[in-house]
Amino acid sequence: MHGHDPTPGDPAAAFAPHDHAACAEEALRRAETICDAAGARFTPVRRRVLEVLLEQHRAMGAYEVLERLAAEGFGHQPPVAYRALDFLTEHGLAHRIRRLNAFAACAHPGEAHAPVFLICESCHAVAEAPGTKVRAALDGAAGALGFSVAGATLEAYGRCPACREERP
Amino acid sequence: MHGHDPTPGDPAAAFAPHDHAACAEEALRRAETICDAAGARFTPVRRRVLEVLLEQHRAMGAYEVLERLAAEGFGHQPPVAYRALDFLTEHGLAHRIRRLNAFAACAHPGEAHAPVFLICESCHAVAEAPGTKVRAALDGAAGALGFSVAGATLEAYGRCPACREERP
DNA sequence: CGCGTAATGTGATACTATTACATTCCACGT
DNA sequence: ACGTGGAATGTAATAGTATCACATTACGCG
Repeated sequence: MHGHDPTPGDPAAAFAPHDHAACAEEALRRAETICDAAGARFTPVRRRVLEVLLEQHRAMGAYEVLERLAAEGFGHQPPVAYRALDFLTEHGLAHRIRRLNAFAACAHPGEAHAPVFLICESCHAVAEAPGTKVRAALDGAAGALGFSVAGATLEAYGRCPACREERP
Repeated sequence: MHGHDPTPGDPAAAFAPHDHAACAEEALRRAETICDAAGARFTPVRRRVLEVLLEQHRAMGAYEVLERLAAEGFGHQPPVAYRALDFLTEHGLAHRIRRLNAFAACAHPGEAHAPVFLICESCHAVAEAPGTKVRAALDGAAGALGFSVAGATLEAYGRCPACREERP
């Protein structure tokens, strides 16, 4: 294994210790509100997928999510997971982490944000950092070439504070 | 098809018309120098893969590259392509574009650079923009959370100048 | 020339994602 | 209440991406 053992909700607690149960509940409540406002249905599969993602501050592969769903009586085929994950992603409730071919619950659903993702190579935690400045710099660099940015993938990999302390 | 037909080396010429043959030759010459300096062997497969990537300013999937290799008498199995692509990537001669699960020749091999990739959704050209400022902003955002950045994936998708002009 | 390591080739397999189509569910108007 | 239409779910099949394990060949070097 890695440096330390991730208890549920741990993986470096996305870099800051916090009441994880509360953090997850809060996210679920917001999800309801957001879907409501968008006239979208927060169905059992969708909710369950978000709950599963919220259990830990790390990214999960679609098939990992699917296993959980299957074990709980939902469908067993990939589209079941992918559809729910797509829904969550489209509504800003989860993010796709391209570097990992995986998905993570959004840490700040509802709040407009241009997140950059910080992926710890050691404990595999994934955190969202405010990316406004990064995005501005990106728009600048692109604009200089006459390129108009519609969206971006901004992901950093490295070591989170907890893992740096452990083996500096 | 798309807005315009990509002639070899075209895809928006990575956003600026230029003598593509010269651009590719230059890159190959630099590759030799770089491998030499690193004590790495620029073998026939590796060279050929780089040549293929250099033909166009866009990203190619590993299997697309593999087809070319196979047709020319190299091996027919995926590792043949992946190994060469990994080699080129490790030596800074090519880049992996995660959003496309594909690879593109490096536009500025040798020059230390923190590239951000600009991916045109319309003509599929891929250009490298100078990412020093983006990277600085990223380091700042990460540092504020105590995260040390080892590397980053910085990719923007949108529309390149040529495609914007065509259908504004 | 012979040794050891790196590079290549091959087959099998794992992992990620999508297409196509059947069925069920639910909001809505009547 | 009832039927209807679109959304959501379920399933099967398949496409696309990537890696592992192992045999063989090529090459630098003593």
